[in-house]
Amino acid sequence: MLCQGGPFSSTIATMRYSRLVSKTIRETPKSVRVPSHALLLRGGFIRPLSQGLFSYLPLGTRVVRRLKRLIREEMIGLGGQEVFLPLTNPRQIWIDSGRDAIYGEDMIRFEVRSGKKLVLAPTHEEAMVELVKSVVTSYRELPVFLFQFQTKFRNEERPRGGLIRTKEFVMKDGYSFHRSFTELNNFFPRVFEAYTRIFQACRVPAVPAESSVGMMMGDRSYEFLMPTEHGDDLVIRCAGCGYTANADVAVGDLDSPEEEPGEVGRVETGRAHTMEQLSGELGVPRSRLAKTMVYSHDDELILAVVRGDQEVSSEKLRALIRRTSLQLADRDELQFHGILADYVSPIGLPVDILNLNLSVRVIVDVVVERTPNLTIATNEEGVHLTNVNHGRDFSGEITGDISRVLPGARCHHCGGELVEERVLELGHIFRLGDYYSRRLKLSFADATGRRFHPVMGSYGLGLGRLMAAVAEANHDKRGINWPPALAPYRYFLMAIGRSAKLAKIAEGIHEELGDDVLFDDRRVSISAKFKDADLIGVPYRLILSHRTAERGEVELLARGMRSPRRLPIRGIAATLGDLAEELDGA
RNA sequence: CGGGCUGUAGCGCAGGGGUUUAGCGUACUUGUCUGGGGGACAAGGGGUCGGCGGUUCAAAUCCGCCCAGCCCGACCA
Repeated sequence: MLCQGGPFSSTIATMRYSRLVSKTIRETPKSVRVPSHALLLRGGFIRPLSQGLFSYLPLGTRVVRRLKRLIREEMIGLGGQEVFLPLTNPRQIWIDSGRDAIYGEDMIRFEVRSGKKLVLAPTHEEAMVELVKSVVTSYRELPVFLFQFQTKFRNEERPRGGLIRTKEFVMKDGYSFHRSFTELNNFFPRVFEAYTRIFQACRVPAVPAESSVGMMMGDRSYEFLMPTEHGDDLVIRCAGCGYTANADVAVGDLDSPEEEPGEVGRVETGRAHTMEQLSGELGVPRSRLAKTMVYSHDDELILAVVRGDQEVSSEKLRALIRRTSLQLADRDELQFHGILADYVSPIGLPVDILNLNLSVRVIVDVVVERTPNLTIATNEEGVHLTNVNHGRDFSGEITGDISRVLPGARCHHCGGELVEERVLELGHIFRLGDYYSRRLKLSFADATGRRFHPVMGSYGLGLGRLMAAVAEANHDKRGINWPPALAPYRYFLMAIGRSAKLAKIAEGIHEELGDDVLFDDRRVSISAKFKDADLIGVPYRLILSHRTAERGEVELLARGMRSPRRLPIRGIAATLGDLAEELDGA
């Protein structure tokens, strides 16, 4: 017992505002730009500790708890079992999976006293495989689906927007292990549906999109995205058929002119350094120019040729040539290899680079292949060639779709117009295949005695960011309008006036409703209570006044609703329980 | 990592060409009155003026360095 009779003595889970560790803020700090950030801060849900690091106050913690409950139910519905893995991982498993080399500075590496090398895990595929290795011993135990709520640390270059991008965040991450691709493919859509239900319950308009797998490996992934100008991802969408894909991997169609190939010519191109300058100088549209971007990967140089009005998608290029990471070469690197950055081209490559212990690969975009009579550089300063045609004048080792879809392209599926849209990534689900189980040596003997590596899926969902998205999608000028499933408290109870009689009635209601109610017992004006109730975003307000109390009634007012509803004080908990469905359905 | 902007009370801001006690609104404390949308009056408390160093008899103010926060950008040859 902490103390007797003091503020800590209550044994019932109730909360009076005067005891709540929280503070609403009337003015938005000027450094705050994003609405969800402003509202969560002003409502007393979070406080910054440092750049990209936030503490959750009691109200914020309660919202997170509800989010977890909602997500947990869905995961259990999928047959998931909750586990809890360490935040830190031995670096060795990351080296074994090959991702230590791929993850850059986003992953914090450090040593503990014994000299052992650890990392702060930015995600948990490796550790999860290790766990499964140690407990699952037979293929007959598969499939297995494990999930956890665990902190991730990613040393983000630039945290921003409050909870939208933080260095440290809690994620629900799930991992499934299957006997076959077929089994994974049967499971995958069920996760997809569970995610859809979660976002619906959160009243967040999330749209699924095809995405790039990035550093996660695997062959296919889907993101769940919420359109918002405060997001930091881009998708390409088709208004016609609804096609949606991350801009890194989106596909689209582009017109190319029909022309007979002309005779190759040579033009002086002075000081033009960019496609735009070149286009201006020559009076040729950018779509009739070609440019070459140089990527490096170990001891390979990759020359990616796209049309002058296009940009290389390093994601598409990476996938096409099956490399795990790909870096655009910087100018120093080009200089080192004797390449003129502004005039790099698959044509006229310097002989000495071809002789080096370096493999030089030329990858050509399909649009370049189709576009006749292009103007292209030739590794010679100030000179370009005209009427260059792929196949006749140069060719690549591989031809494929390696350019980004830019606004103006047409939908590959319906011919509609493709547009760019800014979005916030809320969840990401991956079909991983056997990359991790193979690398980390997780295998079982199947029914025929043959060893196989389980096929994996992984499923992420960021809680803080989801909370921000809910606030972003459900607010007005007054504050957040929490969906009842997530609200920190379901009822906000207040009495008008200070009479002892009303106070006593309020206490009674307070105890009867228990943990569902936040009782505003402060001696502040009624209007201040209204404002705070709005800002915090409690869905339902219970108002006691002399007028109604005399008749044994209390007013119920849903957030944003004009006229109150009168309910008998006697048996209020039961009455509200009966009304729940009707109220929440609105 | 590069560029820009900003640091004065919890928050929002003023002062800033060098001068004695650094101010306003709000928030906070106490009291009285009030009470259906941040109420009124009165009395209070709270500051190493981001940090360090320099110039000076004297620095929030001038100079230098550093730090922090926010915003933008990060290579398309």
